Amino acid sequence: MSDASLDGLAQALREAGYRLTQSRRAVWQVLQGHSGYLSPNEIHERGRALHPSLGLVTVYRTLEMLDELGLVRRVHGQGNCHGYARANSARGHYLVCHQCGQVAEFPCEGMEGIIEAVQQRSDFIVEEHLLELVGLCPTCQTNRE
Amino acid sequence: MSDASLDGLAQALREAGYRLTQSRRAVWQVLQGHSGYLSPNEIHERGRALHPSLGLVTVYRTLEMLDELGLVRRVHGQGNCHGYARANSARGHYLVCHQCGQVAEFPCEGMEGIIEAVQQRSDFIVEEHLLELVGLCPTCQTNRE
DNA sequence: CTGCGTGCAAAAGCTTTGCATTCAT
DNA sequence: ATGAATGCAAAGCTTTTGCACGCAG
Repeated sequence: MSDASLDGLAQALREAGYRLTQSRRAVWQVLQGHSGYLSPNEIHERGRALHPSLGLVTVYRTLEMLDELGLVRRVHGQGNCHGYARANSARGHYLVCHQCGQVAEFPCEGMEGIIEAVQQRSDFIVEEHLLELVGLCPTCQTNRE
Repeated sequence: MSDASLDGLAQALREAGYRLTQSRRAVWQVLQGHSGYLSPNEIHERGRALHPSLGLVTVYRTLEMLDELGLVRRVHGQGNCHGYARANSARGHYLVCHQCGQVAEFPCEGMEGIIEAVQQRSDFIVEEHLLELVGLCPTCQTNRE
């Protein structure tokens, strides 16, 4: 099922001159198989199911590398920082459910206009942006009492 | 100079049932006198200039409290998380200079439309949003070679 | 006076570093 | 075969907790 995405990982690593190891494969698969963001610790725990000797240190190093390559994205929850989620097509735009932690990315439309306007007024040069919408996902809307 | 803002602090604390202490005053003034975001550690160091016996623990506790009251805002830098900046009129909209760390808030316009559209398509209920534009402030544009 | 708020010390987490060994190429 | 990558142990930070004392109201 995730064979296609694994191929993608393999290729991206090769192009960047990195090796495809069991550890990196495990970290990758954990994030592929989860639609929310996970802390390094959670990734470690889940990764051990796939590759029992996986060390937490390697998780940190792998996440840093995958982030550099843009294959994974750092997400800032309101309480606990430092979560990671897989990166999709959209960049820097997340919907975060504050109940279950699920993260969805969505394509940005209309951001260009806002950024343009802000640049005009502030004289800042804007290079990147992060838009995080926090709320309740459909499932959690149903399951709450 | 910052007497007006100090009055504001005093009033906000009183209304919430908190006491106005030397420590809280110091943390507050540090953030008032700085247009960027500072880590708890930096706030501690600067605060000691105003109130030498200020402890780091108290800085943490005070920041948490001020954040609850909405008098201060948590900002997520790309590298180091957990910076704090004073809160202005705008909420959740920052311009961050990645060179000098300066943070400016700006009023949001056009966000409502984007949020509306995303809610429609995703069935999420959006309760809060965080928009961070990262770039270069006017000063750093000039001073770079 | 009263008890909220403080500072210290220490504990608890989280993240990084050093190094010998393992494994992908 | 060869050196990049790993895992372990330990160091380094950041953040939280417990407690007796001090200060705001």
